[in-house]
Order: sequence, then C-alpha cells, then structure tokens
Amino acid sequence: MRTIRYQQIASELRERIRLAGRNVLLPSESDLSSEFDVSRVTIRRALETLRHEGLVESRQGFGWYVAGGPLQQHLGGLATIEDQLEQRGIKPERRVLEFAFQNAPPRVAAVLGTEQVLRVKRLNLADGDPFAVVTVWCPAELGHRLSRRDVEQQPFYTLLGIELRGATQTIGADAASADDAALLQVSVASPVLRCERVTTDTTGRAVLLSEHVFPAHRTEFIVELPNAAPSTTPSGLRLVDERVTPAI
Amino acid sequence: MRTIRYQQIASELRERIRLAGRNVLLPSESDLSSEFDVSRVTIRRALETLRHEGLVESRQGFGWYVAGGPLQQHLGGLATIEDQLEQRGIKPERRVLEFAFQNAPPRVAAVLGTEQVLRVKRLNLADGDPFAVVTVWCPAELGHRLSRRDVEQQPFYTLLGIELRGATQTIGADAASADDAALLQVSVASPVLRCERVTTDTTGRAVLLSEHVFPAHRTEFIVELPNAAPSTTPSGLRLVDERVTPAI
DNA sequence: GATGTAGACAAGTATAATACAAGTGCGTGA
DNA sequence: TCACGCACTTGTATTATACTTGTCTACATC
Repeated sequence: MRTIRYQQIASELRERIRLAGRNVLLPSESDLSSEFDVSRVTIRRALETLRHEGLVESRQGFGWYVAGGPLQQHLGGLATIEDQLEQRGIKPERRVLEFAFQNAPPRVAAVLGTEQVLRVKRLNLADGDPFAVVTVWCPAELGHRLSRRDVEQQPFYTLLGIELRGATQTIGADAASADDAALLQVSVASPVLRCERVTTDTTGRAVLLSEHVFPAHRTEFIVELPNAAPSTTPSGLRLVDERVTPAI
Repeated sequence: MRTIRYQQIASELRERIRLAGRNVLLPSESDLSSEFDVSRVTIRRALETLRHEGLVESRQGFGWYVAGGPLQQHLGGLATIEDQLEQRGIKPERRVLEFAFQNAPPRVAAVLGTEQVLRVKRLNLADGDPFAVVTVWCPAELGHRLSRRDVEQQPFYTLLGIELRGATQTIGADAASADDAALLQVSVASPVLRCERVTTDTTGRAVLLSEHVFPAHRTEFIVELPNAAPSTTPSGLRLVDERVTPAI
C-alpha cells in the first residue's frame, strides 16, 4: 500500500501536538521540511490538514501554533473576545440589529442609575459565523453622540470617550430563547452561555451594562489561576439568589 | 518547538511578580534589557503583554510596578462553593459514586501525562439537594494510598500530600446528559455549566484534572476584572434560598 | 489528476540599535 | 524655601536585518 507523505507527516505532527500545551509554537515550515526531508509545500499540506481539523492555527510572519479548542475567552483584561479574535487573525463582524434610545427597564435603571438609556442589540460574527448576541445599555447622556455606524465599526468601550476602570462579569448557562436561537443558528433550548457585564469608569460609576449570549458549542471561558487556593472546586462560583430580578 | 523571546521573558516576569507584593517597582527597562541581554523593544513587548493581563502598570518617567487591586487577589481569593456552604452553616455532603483505578482516556492521559489513573466520581449535595456532579482524575501513583472513605470525607487536594500551585479553569455551557440529569434531578438536555480544572503542583506539572457539572438554574460565576470597583454584586458569599429561579 | 520538488516574491513578525520627546525624583545652589 | 538642572525613567519614532507564513509559477513523477 502506498503511503502518502504529507499524511504521514500530519499524523506524526498530530502526535506531537497532543503532547504539547495550548498556544505552543511549532517549528517553522522550513525547519520541518529539513527535518522530514521534504519540500515546504508538503509540510504545508500536512499543516493545512491539521488546521482543517482545528488542531493548529497560523499567523503570517509568526508561525504555526497549537489551537486552544473552540473560541476561548481569557478572563483577565477589559479586552473583549473581539480583540482576541483579531489577534488570531479572524476578522470580527458586528451587525447592529437594534439601536434605540428608550426608558430603562428596572434592572438596567438600577445598575446604571438613570432612566434614559441607549440600547443597542448586535449580532457578532467571526468569519461569517454568528457567535454572540450582545445587548448593551448605556446612559443616554453618554451615548447621544453615537451613531448606528459607530457601534457597528468599533467595540463599544472605545466609543464612550471616557476612561474605564474595571468590570464585574457573571457567567451562567441557559437554554437558548427562540430569538437568540434563530440569530445564532442553533436549536431552540440548546445550551448557551449567558454573561452579564457591568463596566465602571474611574470614579466607580457603572457606565455600561451588557448581556452576551454565546452558543455553547463555540465558546468557553478560560481563567488562569497562577496561585489559586488549592482546591479542585472552581472558584468564583456562587449559587444564584432567587430574589435577583429576572431578565434584564 | 520554537520559543519567542518576549514570551519567555513575560513568563519569567510573571513568576517574579507573583512573588512580589503590590505596588512593587520593577527594574527599569534598560536594567531588564541588560539582564536578559535583549533590546529594550523586546522588554517592552513582554511588559505590554503583562499590562494587558492586568498584572503591571506604568507611568512615564516613573517606571513599571505591580498592579494595585489586582485580579489575582480576587480570583485567587474567591471562595469556593463549599466554603460558602460551610460559612452558612450548611454542611456539604459528598456522596462517592465511583472510585476506581483504570486506564486513562486519551484526553486525561494527555493532560496528566500518565496512563494509569484514579478516577473518582462524586455527587455533591447541600442540605440534601444535589448541586454538582464532580469527576476527578489523578495519577495512580499519587492516588494509590487513598481509600473511598478518604475522598468522601475530605476535599481531594488535602489528601495528596503534595504542594499545589495553580490552576487553569475553563467554563462552558452544555446540555445535561442523561446520567448527570438524573443525578442533579433536572431534565435531560437542560442547560448545565461544565467546568474543567487542571491543577498543577509547584513544578508546574498537572496533577489533578477535574470536571464539574452544575445545574444552570442554581449556579453562576462572578468574576471581578482588573481594578474593578467594589460593585453591585459582591464576589463573596451569596447563597441561595430554597426556591430558586434563574437570575439575569 | 494527485502528489511532490524547487524556487521566487510579497507581506507580516521578531529583534536590535539608535535617537529623541516628555515625565519623575532629587539634590544643589541661590 | 524654591527654582533649576541633572540623572533617570517611560513613550514613541525610525532604520535595518533576519526569519516566517502566504501565494504563485514551473516542472517532475506516479
């Protein structure tokens, strides 16, 4: 039986990748081609095979590295998943579904401390595939200069023109509503990650409230705990309080 | 595998920062560049990486210093669910469902780097109500002294007799499997939070892999991002009353 | 047609070396 | 005491070199 060289190489690399950690850099294509004594084209075909399997990714001028599962969000900076997508060479697209100034629902009014708010609902896509339904509320006096096009082209937190300090984020699981399911192209009631984020400015005032809905099969959060308290139990988890108001 | 200099330097500095206190001043960029024998540009890229992670900040003309009210403190200091329960005077109950030495499935073998593992599956309850299905794998040579009763009475990490350092935790949503649904007393395919935690010892080797499945309606994560203001939701203890409804 | 080799070029990244602007801390000298 | 200058710091350029992936062409082999 004839063996096909680039498939051999692909399975050898598959084995190495299995043992390596996330984001580990592979040797360069020319190193690999001299190691396996084949041309660069053959190496590339092997690597493209692995890319197709989702095992590796590459950036021009940088190299090939081990992929980290589905879309992973690092909790740890104000940066959003959109920045992380751009860093990985995926061009995020924002499609604005709703853009309106309105009276704040009670929960929003309570958090932001104002009655008049701008509410923006967006669908975020990565390489054309929807991966998040995002609803953002911000006080009307901060949002009155924003246009629909603004929020389509830039992440929200760069548009406000004020310095932000931090955020508190809650992460929960839920079943997809009919609306969200249609937008995300998943079945109704399939599992989703539902996150709420309250962003504050340097004075500690809440200036943004946002809700993100991610389809479960495409996203997960990842938290590095360099010197965590020893435990196998996930930290930061709490039980939901029944009196917390329902839907924002 | 290739390595990139500024990433190496970043992780070396991460380690130093972990050991240093708050607001400690780092050596100047030129000191660091002569210490690591690289150019200032490379040092800056490493530092910018750490800034993005919220570990350090800088002021022009002053220097780089370890960030103030940092994320790590919060993430590291967050209480686990079990602590929360104990603080409330509720005695958490652990029911061991399975306890067996076996061959590691591929994923587990890859993470722990060994074929023979101890697998323990537990159901955690609070006041008789199940709130988590936990599966823990650890290398057989570390677990061979443990008995079934040990893991029923004490948290896993106290039993190993080795010093642990940190962890990486991923958080995702999923639909409940038939098994998990039965154990958690929810419907099949209802949403659950599925968390995986890889715990490492002081040498950085992975020694525990654990998977936790929580029913979505009773649990959510709260994460304080860098410099977050003391905000609406306390990240400490917040417990459930009996009749729970989905929040958010 | 699928597979492979060899090579060339464009575009992006990593790193070094250097220069200069601008902010900070501190001592000196009037 | 206070203003000034000096040493040192980060912030921001520019230039240059080596290396990496992305893409293309031409050609050989089975």
